[in-house]
Amino acid sequence: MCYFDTIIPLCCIESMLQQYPHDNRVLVATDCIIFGFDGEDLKVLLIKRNFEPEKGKWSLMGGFLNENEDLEVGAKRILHELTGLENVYMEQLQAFGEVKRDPVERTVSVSFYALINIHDHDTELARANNAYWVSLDKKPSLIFDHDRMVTMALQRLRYKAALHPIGFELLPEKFTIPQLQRLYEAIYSNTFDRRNFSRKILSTKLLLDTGEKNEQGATKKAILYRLDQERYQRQFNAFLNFISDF
Amino acid sequence: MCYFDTIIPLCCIESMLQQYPHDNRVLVATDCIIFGFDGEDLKVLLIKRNFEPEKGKWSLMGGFLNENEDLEVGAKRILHELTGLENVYMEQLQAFGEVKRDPVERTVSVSFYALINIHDHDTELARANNAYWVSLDKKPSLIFDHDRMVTMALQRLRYKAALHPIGFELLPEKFTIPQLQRLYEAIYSNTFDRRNFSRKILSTKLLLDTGEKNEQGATKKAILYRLDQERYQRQFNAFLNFISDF
DNA sequence: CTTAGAATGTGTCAGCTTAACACTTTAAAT
DNA sequence: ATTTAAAGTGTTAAGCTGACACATTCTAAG
Repeated sequence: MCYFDTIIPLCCIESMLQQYPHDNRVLVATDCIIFGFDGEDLKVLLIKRNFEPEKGKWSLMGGFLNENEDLEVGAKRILHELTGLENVYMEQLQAFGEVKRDPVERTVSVSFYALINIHDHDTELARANNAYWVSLDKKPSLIFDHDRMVTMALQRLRYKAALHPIGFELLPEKFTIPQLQRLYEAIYSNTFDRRNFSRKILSTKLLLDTGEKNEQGATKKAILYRLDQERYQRQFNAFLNFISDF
Repeated sequence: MCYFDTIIPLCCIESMLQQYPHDNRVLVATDCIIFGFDGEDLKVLLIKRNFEPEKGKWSLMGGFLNENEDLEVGAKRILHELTGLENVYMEQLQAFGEVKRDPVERTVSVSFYALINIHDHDTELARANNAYWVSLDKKPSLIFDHDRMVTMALQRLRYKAALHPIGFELLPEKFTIPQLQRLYEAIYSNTFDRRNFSRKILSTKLLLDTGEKNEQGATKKAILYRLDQERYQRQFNAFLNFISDF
């Protein structure tokens, strides 16, 4: 049977052509809000742009989505290009699609935030991309709607970290409770009572005493803990609530 | 000065042409997860498709994004087309962008969930679009990744409603505490103690006694309350925590 | 070598919130 | 009038939170 002998409804032709009749196709990009913690401040990895558009200004790390590339895959590719890291905690924030958000051409950006151990990333790659760790409270203003992305990512991180134990993603494998507290204080821009914090954390049974002690510091050495991975998986959906003081 | 007298760098030409050199442009669509509450169950508004692709199957209401249309605007347009409603509580869920999620052509869908008063919507429009309210626990399977969208929207609603007073968006202007409780029980697929629930809700001071009583029911009439709009705005970020029993 | 200072680990307790449960009130149906 | 079912209000023990005290460990200064 020959197709050309019969009348073919329009929709079938479309289907054969693998195309919808709608013609408003736009670029899709990914921007990554990469969080790190240096023991003092919560930081984001920002790019001092040495390329157009908006050369010379600060922005998030981003890039266009390739053909045959899932959103998550694209975001992880871009994260890998900048940090050399894989298997990182990453979650979609949301899509940003204002018509005029990118002055060059309409681009819908799907933003992801990532939590990494700041000491694990490839400093060569960062240097090559002109990337710098910047404390959230000293953050310069960024191009396009990237400021809003960072603000919303922090808000999302606050929600998430209040209910799920994702803070650990920002720490080295072995860490002390005071370190963990400084992290939470950085995330929530708040201070917590040292004793209550310790009690709350230990009550989750998520920490295992490694038997070792922190070597840094000129005072009493703190106990180094590590995550109980099994419990971590099991209890992921039942953690604490740090929003209370908030 | 004439532009054609000078050598123009490529990037400037691109800028003048308002185009990036990247060429992977894709369709962007919006799908809406529309929640409603009929006093018994939490429901979603679903389309029995009488059009291609996947004609005859169930799906969410969706549509392509137009030129010069913001994501939110597109989503509200689509919601309006189906329900006739404006000024509805709506929030972006996230973007869904798997390469093969739409078999016809690659399409990135940005999903939004909306909370509406089920009795406010235009039933003519719904009928015209072949739309039906379906209880979440009797939901048929949907096309593409729409099942996952509904699942994630419910999850997001649970998070949000635990911390913010958005449940009221699903109720009529005047409502009783038992109605509100049935709503929360539907959202969390859980039961709560009547007396504790009442106390908890009233302690927020978010409800105002209208002086009226519910006319339905063959037993004691419940007090009709309405939202204290001013307090609602003010306290939006400090509500309750219903996750505890969860 | 001793001691001051600073950070860590552990303990206490009052006040509040939560969870579980009992009783009273209201209105329709018999 | 009585029954029945749902709504409103009250009580109490247990647990958690927030505020605070004390003891321990380490370095560095005297």
